[in-house]
Parts: sequence; structure tokens; C-alpha cells
Amino acid sequence: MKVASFNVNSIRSRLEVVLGWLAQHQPDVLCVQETKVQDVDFPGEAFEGSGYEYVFKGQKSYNGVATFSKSEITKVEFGFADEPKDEARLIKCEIKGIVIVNTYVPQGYMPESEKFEYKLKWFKRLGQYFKKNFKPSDPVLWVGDFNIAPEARDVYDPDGLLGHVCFHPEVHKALKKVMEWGFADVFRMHCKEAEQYSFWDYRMNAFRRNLGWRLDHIMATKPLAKKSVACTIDKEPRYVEKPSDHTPIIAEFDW
DNA sequence: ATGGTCGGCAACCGA
Repeated sequence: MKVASFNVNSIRSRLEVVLGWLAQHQPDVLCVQETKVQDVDFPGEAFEGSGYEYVFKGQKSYNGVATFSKSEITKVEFGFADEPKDEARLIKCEIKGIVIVNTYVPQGYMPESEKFEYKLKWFKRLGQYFKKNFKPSDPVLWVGDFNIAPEARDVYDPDGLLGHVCFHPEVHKALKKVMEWGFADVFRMHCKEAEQYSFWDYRMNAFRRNLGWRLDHIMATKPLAKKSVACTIDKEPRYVEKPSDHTPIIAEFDW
């Protein structure tokens, strides 16, 4: 079972990239973020005949998530149970007996802003969500764009970037709290190297200079993590005609 | 030098 995550920065402008990537890599599941399209305009017809079914929730201009799967998608829920539900940032479903939570975590803007407070609260709510609905012994995957680089080796300039909303002590604490419930970082189980980035700012020629961040993650509860056999970040979609600022992460499980 | 680019959408906001 192969599971991938990809922040596409508009599914409509990235259609050919996504379709090509699915055809080439044949993941069982692909979770995408930042679809940037309201549901009535979701380009579902483009995926007919691709071999994937899909669920999605979006809004105009911003956010939006979608989950694609080769096999049946069941028990679909959007957003949190309480307000604000943030439906365009969270899709939960079950595929082949695995719970898959696809998230687009709020970016947070600036450390002093209300948006940053909202980001911290979002992690807290997500922690409660896992605690309330599942057990650490269940096969649960938490994947997506977390807008967090967890460690110094996950950013191009750990000293200079410390305090950025995606590399901030409070955010690190918030992530750690959710992880402690029972998640393992599948990518770090298989790769200990630095400079394994999944995001480069469109500005600053960041990709050419490799000024990157590891913001996209695949976290698994321990029983599932034990069955992971590989996890890689695929930089090939950075070389296509219309690259996203993110690139996909893909994990394989003996499941 | 201390900016820069995208995407959506229709002026700027968000990343």
C-alpha cells in the first residue's frame, strides 16, 4: 500500500502534473492540499478513467483538500466536529481498513498575529480529535501540509528562521503534543539526512538555491509505522512545466 | 543591499 501527499497549489492549474504523477507512481492513496476550488468547480471529470475515486472539500480561492484512492473510500468526514469546522482543511476517511486524516494546517502568517494563535489552537483541536475518535493502537495515518518543519535539519537556515511561524518553539511544542499521542514520523524512520525538503518559496529562486523546508509529512500510529518499508520525497514534479512550490512525499506500507 | 513569484480572481490576499 502506497500513500502520498502533495500540496498542489491549485488543482486546476496543476491538473496535468497530478494526473501524470498518479499514472507514473500509481499510489494507492494520494492526499492533496490547497486545491483552491469550490466544490461545484472541482475538476472531477478529469479523473474519470484514471482508476481513482476521490472525495474533496473546498472553498473559493483558498485552502481545499482532496483524497484520491484506487480502492473504496468509506466513512468520510470533513473538518472538526465543533466550530470552526474548517472543512476545507481536513478530510478523514477509511481506505483498506486504515484511517486517513488529510490536513492542510493553517500557515499562521506572523508569530504576533491572531492567525498564529489560530494555528496553535488548530493543533490542540487536532490532538483532541485523535484522542476522542481513535486509539494509538488503531491503524491511523495523519498526512498533509502541516506548515511545520519539525527539526533544525528540516530547514535551510535553522538559526535565521527560528521564530518563523513554520519553525517556532510554540509550534514545535504543539506538534510534539499531537505526536506523543501515538504517531511516528514515517519519513524520518527511513531517512536521517538533512536537506530533505518538500517546499521552496516561489520567491528568492529558492528551489535553484535549495532554500527549502520539510513541511509535508506522513505520520503513522506505531502498529502501522512498523509496517512501513520506504518513504521518499519525490523532487521530479519540481522539474515539470508548471511546478508547485511543494513536491510530493510518498510512503509504502506492507499492508 | 533587505527584493524577488505564484494562483485566484478581478484589487489585493495568501503562501
